[in-house]
Formats: sequence, C-alpha cells, structure tokens
Amino acid sequence: MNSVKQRMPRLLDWLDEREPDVVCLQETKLADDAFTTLLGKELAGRAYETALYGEVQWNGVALLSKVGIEDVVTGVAGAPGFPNPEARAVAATCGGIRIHSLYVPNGRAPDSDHYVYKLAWLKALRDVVAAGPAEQIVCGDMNIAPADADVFDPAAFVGSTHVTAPEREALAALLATGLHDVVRDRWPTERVFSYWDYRAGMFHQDLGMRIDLVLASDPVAERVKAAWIDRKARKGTGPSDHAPVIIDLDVAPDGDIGPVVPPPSNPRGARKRTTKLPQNR
DNA sequence: ATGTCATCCCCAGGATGA
Repeated sequence: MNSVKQRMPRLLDWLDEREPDVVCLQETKLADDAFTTLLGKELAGRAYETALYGEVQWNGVALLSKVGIEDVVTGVAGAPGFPNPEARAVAATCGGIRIHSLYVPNGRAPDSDHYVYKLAWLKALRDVVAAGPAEQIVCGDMNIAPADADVFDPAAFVGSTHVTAPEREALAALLATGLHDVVRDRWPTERVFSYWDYRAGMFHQDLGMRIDLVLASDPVAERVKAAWIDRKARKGTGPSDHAPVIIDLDVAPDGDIGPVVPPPSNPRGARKRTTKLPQNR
C-alpha cells in the first residue's frame, strides 16, 4: 500500500474491479483504530471482514475476507523485534485456508543489524508455517527476489539486500515446508515484476523486481487456475510502488473457498466465477 | 540507476524509511 490512507481511493476502485474474496495488505502505515475509522464502513459495505495489525507510522498488515476470518494471529511466534515487535504479520483461516499476510523486514544492507533481524524473522516464520495446517498461503512483501531473473539487472544488485544467498536460503527453507511460488510456476520464463522504484522512471522502463510472492501449499497450489501480477494497478496517478499479485483458486473438493453463507440474492447458492487472464502489459 | 513518495515533527522543511 505504501500508506492505505494515501491509497484509499485506488484501493476501493481496485476492490470493486477485481472483487477478490481475500485480500492481503502490507505497509498500511496506519493504527488499527485509524484503519477502521477510515475504511470500516467501506469494507463492510463490500462484505469484507478484517483482521488488522497496524502501527501509527510504519509497517502495518491487514487481511480482508468475504469467506470468513477465523483464528486470527498477529505477529510471528518466536520472531525478534527491532528491538520491539513490529506489525509485520497477520494470519487467519479464510475459506478453509490458513493465510499469512506478511511484510518481511527490508534488511537495508547486508552488514546491518536490520539484515540480521530479517534473517532471524524469516527463520521464525518458517517454523510457524511448518507447524501450520496442510492448506496454507504465505504471501506478501517478502523483500527477497527468489532468483536473478526476478530483478531487472542482477549486476545492479551485487552487494545489496533482497538477492543475497542467505536471504534466498531463508526463502528456500520456507518453501521447503511444502510451498510453491505459484506465479513463477505459471510464468517460468517471463519477465514478471511486482515492485518498481518510484524514482528515475523505473516503472515506465520496466526496471523492477519480483519481491511480492504468493506461496501456496500443495493442496492449494493444485487449485490455482490463474496467478499473475496486476501491473495495471501500478499505472496512473498516485499508485503504490508495488503492484498486487492475484491468484484465482478453483473451489476445493470439499467446497471450501466461497461465501460462508451464500448471498441471499443468489437462489442457487452457486458463486459465479471467472478466470482472469494475465494482463501483464 | 537514488531522479520519489510516504511518515513524523507541527506549519517548514529536515530526518527517516523504503
């Protein structure tokens, strides 16, 4: 978001355009009471329930769901703070899937305390996910480019965070709990970015990074019908510096993911679904 | 490739974070 307050009109338009069942937000930069004051009515009017974990000034994550939002947990058990806990993780079970909305610490520079913090935080996250249920989605601003193909020029990132071996190993350890990078799996050889610096016309030259990931466990990954980055949402006036990552899931064999109570206006109780095609340009 | 955009302080623009 880079401030949900600054992004509110674009967020609401985007929700109305895409109609996602579940939304994971990062960098809301808003305390929970201020979030509710700002967006509570707008979200409730769109049938979203919320799980919030914010701060006054920095960080901040949220989950919005139309398919239930149960067993909310804020933070990552066992993760360090800097030095105090930061609002970087919220998890809940939505439509039968354990969903984690994450804002991984940036790391700043490989020789910094922030980098040590980032790696320790990721290790704690891995342990939480490893202890989680079979159906999980771990997503958000991971602040790691999984491979050199996920940055516009690997040479430009030598010595920087987001691409170092220890960060990629921490991500690999997270994936080794049984998760799939569903966007890369769908677009194995495409140039696919989710973040472009505001400066120097980087977006318009498509000089970006793919650091916003959706990682899905086996039974969830098997249901992925579309996985793409909504590059259009980065265009125009007043965007965030990140673009949303969108995943469409088929209904589960047991019927999970769908309204907990079918909308009364729909007598068949069946939810119309469309598969969104990639729109990466 | 550091050119922007956001936060805070609290009214002017510097410090900080990404």
